[in-house]
Amino acid sequence: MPELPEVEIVRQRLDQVLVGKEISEVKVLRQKSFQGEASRIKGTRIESVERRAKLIRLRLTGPDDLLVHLKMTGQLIFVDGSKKVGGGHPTDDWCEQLPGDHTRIIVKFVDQTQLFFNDLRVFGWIKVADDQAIRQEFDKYGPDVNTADFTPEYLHKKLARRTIPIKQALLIGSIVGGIGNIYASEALFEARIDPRQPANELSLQELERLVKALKQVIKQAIKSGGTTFDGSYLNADGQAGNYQEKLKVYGREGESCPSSDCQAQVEKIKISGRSTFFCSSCQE
DNA sequence: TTAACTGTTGATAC
DNA sequence: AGTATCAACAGTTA
Repeated sequence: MPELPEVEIVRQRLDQVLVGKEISEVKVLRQKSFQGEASRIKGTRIESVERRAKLIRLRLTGPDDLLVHLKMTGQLIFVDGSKKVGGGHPTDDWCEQLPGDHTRIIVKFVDQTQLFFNDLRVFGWIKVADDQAIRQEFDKYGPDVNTADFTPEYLHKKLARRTIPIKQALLIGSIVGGIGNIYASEALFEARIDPRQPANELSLQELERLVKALKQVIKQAIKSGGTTFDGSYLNADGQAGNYQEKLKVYGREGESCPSSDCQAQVEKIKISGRSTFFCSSCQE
């Protein structure tokens, strides 16, 4: 479920702990999860950890870098064996040992620390890629919502010929960078916009509310450590986030609308096959 | 038991 | 160019 906030939190932590480390070995436990030649990055060091949309880039000292997409269930968990074992289950006190059943890749460093890539559903991947390939990958995405480039005017232009529901449009990566199913519903609720409304029919004023809401929701989610359901998202230390407690509508079908003096219930509908939560009384 | 569901995105056909 | 549908995979829930 990692969306921009979750990926950003992982990035920040990895940037703290990985920079300067030299890769000693890349263990590929599941071929499908790794693309390119792992041997080519052996002996290089991590220069920095960056993010674009939901992609994480590990910048390396050699000609190639590592690019990671967590997709639905990917995790990047850093373990320093000399300290406490990471990968704890959010609902349990005991700590799960890594590698686990869903560990697909292990990046080992010369100082004996390790980075585990876990991915239950095997949609995610890590690949070796040079600067040009990564640029190409990045260029497919629209501006991240937490940047200055993401404005009401930009959205207005991009949505001009889109007749699909606004909720669906928010999930298109080439338009909006970093938004997924959870935060799309949350931001539309915050902006008081009906998720079913055709994207090209939103007024500039509505788009202003939407852009503001997206930025705000993402900021708060980062502050709260991201959203964790069923332990599928864990940060780089193997810990769950807290934003699931702050969600206003996502996953809250049948609960009363969180707006003060609204008596309606949160509804759940499908928009292009994806669950969408909203209040039909507040959002129009 | 079976079907439907789940955080993402890319390919394909119209 | 934009839209609808399906697919990748593995697990949980009705």
